[in-house]
Amino acid sequence: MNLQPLDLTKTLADDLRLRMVILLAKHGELCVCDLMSAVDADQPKVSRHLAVMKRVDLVTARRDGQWMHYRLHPDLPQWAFAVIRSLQDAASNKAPYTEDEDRVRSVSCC
Amino acid sequence: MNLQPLDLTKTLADDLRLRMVILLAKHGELCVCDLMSAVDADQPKVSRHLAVMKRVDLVTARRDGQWMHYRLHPDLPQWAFAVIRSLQDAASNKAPYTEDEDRVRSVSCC
DNA sequence: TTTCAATATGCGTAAAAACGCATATACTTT
DNA sequence: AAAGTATATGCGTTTTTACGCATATTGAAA
Repeated sequence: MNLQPLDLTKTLADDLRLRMVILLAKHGELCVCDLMSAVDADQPKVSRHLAVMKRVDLVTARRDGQWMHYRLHPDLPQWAFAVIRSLQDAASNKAPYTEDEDRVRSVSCC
Repeated sequence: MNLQPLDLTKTLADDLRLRMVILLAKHGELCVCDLMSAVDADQPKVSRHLAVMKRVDLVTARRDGQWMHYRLHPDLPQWAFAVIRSLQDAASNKAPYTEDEDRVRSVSCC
């Protein structure tokens, strides 16, 4: 785990990735299909962005049969969690984050 | 002031801008020449990046004769300050941020 | 008003990042 | 083993962003 400040800001500097991180921060663990529904994006796109986040150890993946479950990396440094928590605060009453939240709640794919 | 979460992450997703924001967070107000020395970059580059930050209201500028003094926008939402503070924490013992700090302390251009 | 110093910006180029689409991989079920 | 489902990735293209350099602007001083 050697996440640098710039790694985090660059990784969060994309609409889909930021939205997915905020979802993961709230829900702990989500599978790819949940995330697809929540952010309303196609599968390759979601996988691609998850791979970007995994490469810098922002998230970890757990296989469960044919499904992959992603969550924030549990060993993230405190400051990284703090950054994410603040962004989550900001998102709590704004589009498109509230819509993502609505959608993720209305689906359970696996 | 209508800074969105994604505006902040995108603006901080650049090496020079992140370093300058961290300097501004610590020192309150710095002129362009101070920033040039601190981050060891040429003038157009620093001005360009400051313009990017100003466009999203991350910073404000104050003219003082021929010098421009920049600081974090005082009306930033709490969550934005919180994000910056956490990044500042992360930077406090890491390169290149400590070097920037050393350099900014050893100069007073205006 | 000419000159100088500090800062900003126009513009073409280069580099980086995201996209779209097809296809590969991994696992499950039959 | 074959077919189906979920996920990942190779690859060429487009979009975005940063860069470099020259030049414009603004204020100070001579």
